[in-house]
Amino acid sequence: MATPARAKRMPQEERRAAILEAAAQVFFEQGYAATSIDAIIERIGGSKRNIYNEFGNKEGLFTALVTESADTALAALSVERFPGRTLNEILLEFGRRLLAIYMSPALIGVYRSIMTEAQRFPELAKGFYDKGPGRASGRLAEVLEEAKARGEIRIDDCHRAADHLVGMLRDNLHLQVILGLRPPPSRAEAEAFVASAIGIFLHGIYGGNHRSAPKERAQ
Amino acid sequence: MATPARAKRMPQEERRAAILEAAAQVFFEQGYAATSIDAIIERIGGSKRNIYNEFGNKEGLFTALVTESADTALAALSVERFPGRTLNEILLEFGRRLLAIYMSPALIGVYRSIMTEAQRFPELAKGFYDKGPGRASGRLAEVLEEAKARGEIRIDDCHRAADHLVGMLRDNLHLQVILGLRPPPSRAEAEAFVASAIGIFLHGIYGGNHRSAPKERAQ
DNA sequence: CAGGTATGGTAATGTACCGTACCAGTCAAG
DNA sequence: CTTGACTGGTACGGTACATTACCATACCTG
Repeated sequence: MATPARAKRMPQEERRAAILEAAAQVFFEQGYAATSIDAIIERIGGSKRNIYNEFGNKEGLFTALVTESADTALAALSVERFPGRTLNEILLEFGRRLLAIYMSPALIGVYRSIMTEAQRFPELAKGFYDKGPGRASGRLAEVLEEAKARGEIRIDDCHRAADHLVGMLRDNLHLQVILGLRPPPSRAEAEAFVASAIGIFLHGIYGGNHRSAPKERAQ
Repeated sequence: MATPARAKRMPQEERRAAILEAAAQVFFEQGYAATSIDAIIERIGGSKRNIYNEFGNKEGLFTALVTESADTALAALSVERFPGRTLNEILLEFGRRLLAIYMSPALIGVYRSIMTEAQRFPELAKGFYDKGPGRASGRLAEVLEEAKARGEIRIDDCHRAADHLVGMLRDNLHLQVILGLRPPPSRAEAEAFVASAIGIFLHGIYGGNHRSAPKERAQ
């Protein structure tokens, strides 16, 4: 609660969460350099000492915000298995989850800021990539390897194919949302989008009717 | 005075270019807010008056930099036709060009900064999208429409399919380069990457062997 | 060569902000 | 009630920066 009037004392954990929430709004909206500690404090009241006691300095607050936002949003990716009998169903479920994660406000915000700040916080960028797009691609590659072992699909490099699918799911749609050119897709839009991407990934635009030398050749 | 050689007077056009080049290095490396006019001037000598006379203020310099960088890098997309007899060849050529553009230092820099600054410069973000990914997708959609009219491919929504392909070509590779986690791909790597993406886009990972309800359905 | 204009170098002005210090009020324990 | 740790509010030191002002000098025009 952002009571401008004499904000009550808050327990440690609650205040930390409030700081992070306010920091997310400002950092992810304005960017790291353009964000002032005062602007964050204005949103929750209290003293700057709270921030400096809890996070040390501005960098500490930012890194904590990015890592925790990313960890929270991406937690769903790392743990669960993907149910579904056919590869088509598995990929559809995977796509739905990945798209939902990518379009979540938290991760959109992380994307917005990590791009510019990757130079200033290289380890943060690496951590984000490994836990996010990297892990997604890795998990997907495992699924594809299994299908390949079953002789279900024919691709040379499963990891590269996984990257391709992750890229398809990120797409111009994701870019438009990040740039603020359109709102995140509705559930129906997301479903149609995922179905379309998975359809092409599985069957190609030839739809299995045509044949012509694929020209695939790993470097 | 041991100045950098009392920077000689430069012609209007040359100095403007020098300012933009130096601005690109600093803005695209540090981001808009973290960049100081002094840091730009240090790289080329001269007086800050040059910048303020030519671009008005910091915002003017930044918008000029982004629009001109984007226009230059993206010019190749809008003019030329794509030679090639088969759809496969056309898409391969398209993919090579698009990847080369996306990986060019100028556009990598634009990506890095536009993400964070889209909130501050909405019209800049819109212009960038329309002239870049939007136009690429639009051009590609035309190609697909033609192929569809010839009965060569079977897809419902060519524009969405075009977005998917553009997304595949952007991919985790592009993200890694933006985040500074790896250098841009070599020519051979790029060629293999494009061939792989186009192969999947055309034939899918089933390779034309399997059939199962595509489930494609425009929203 | 004279006069004007634009430029290089630097200083000045006003503002914003990080990080810290201080003080008065608040909570919790004894 | 008293004590002490913590916190809200605010002010401060030091710095950096955007933008403007100033002056001496280089170039250009006549």
